Amino acid sequence: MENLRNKVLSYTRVSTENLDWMLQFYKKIHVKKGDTLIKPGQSVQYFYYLEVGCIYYYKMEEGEVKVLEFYTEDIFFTDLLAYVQETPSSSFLEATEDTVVYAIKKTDVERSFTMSHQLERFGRLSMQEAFIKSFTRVERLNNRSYEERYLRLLAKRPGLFQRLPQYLIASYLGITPVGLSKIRKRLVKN
Amino acid sequence: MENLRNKVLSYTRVSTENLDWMLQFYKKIHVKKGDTLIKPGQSVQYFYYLEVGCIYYYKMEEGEVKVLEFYTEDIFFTDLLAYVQETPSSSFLEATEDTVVYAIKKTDVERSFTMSHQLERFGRLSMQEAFIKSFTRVERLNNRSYEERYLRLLAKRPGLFQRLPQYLIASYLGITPVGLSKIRKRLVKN
DNA sequence: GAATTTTATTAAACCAGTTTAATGATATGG
DNA sequence: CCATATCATTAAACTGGTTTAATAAAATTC
Repeated sequence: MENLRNKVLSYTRVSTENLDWMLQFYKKIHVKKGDTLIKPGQSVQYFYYLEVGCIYYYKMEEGEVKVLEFYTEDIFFTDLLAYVQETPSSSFLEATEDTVVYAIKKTDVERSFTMSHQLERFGRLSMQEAFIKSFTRVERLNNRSYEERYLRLLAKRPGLFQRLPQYLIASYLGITPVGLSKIRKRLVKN
Repeated sequence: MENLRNKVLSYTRVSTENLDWMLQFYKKIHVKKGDTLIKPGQSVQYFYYLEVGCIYYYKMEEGEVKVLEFYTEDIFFTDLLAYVQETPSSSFLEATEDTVVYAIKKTDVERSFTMSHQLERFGRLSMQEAFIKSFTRVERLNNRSYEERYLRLLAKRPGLFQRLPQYLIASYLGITPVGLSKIRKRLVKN
């Protein structure tokens, strides 16, 4: 759990006692390639930390996969919308490769936050980080061309292109595989 | 300050004592139509509550206005990216009409959060709300056509169409005024 | 390692937006 | 109330995507 411990401490100072108290609730889970943590209709009871592997967060709409996010090493994630609103999920959280996560029940998260002001602050700051990521993405989606978005992803998360099929990346970028292929062709020509 | 007080309490229980302690820091500001709270290059020291009026959050890029958000009655806002990261703003916060806001310094926000676990929780939950809004927007931007986005905005925030020029709404939707005009024409024909 | 399935590319027709420019309508200020 | 500036619509040419379908390449399975 050392990675998880350090991850929490990267947000704010938390005493060993309080941190250990929260960490005791986490359970290690091995998720095989193709297995899901969440499917549409299920309630989202857990908050996850991804240690190794890759989980993609997607919806099925009119028979098409719509990728919303890829989660990789050293990141907190869940279907945060369904988790906080306590509504049934409308998405999948599925492993694109064999993956190891730590899971904590929402009730135990809330006990931890109530028990410790420091942990509550960690909760605030991790939510703040989630907001910043989402908001910078809104800016890009509204103002950048598909080509710019592709180039940015290539620069910021080059590892994704090694471990994921191109049609999932196309979906994440909001275009078809054909469209992405055309963009790539256009780029090599220049 | 009653509206502001009730807004805070809508997130979580806060004792009168703690809430009053934070509220003392807020200053009322009258922002005239066309005036700005924030311009590019400035640091963002304040967190705002909008009581009446409308503020739009936008960038100038290649001489074009790119609207990111409209803030209206009973909402918390600021240039949250620059505020939390303590980097110079790259955006404007400008009144589209005469507007009344309450402003609190970041240092006073942090004093309040440190002083009271309840206020820290309010901070977490308001950040959570900001995240949810942003994330549902990402979903729409990635998966919905411009026509769908226009219709959704019309349904969810019809008041905006009364108080804002159409070219700002077009910018918010990520299209040109000409494009929006064509969408509207197509819709009335059906 | 051959057969099968999955993934990526290409081509052609198409479509929903853009750009530019002109015109029409609406607000605004002197 | 007129003059001016601002905003919305329309048209025409264009563009960067989509869709469909065929083919090629790569990965998987037996």
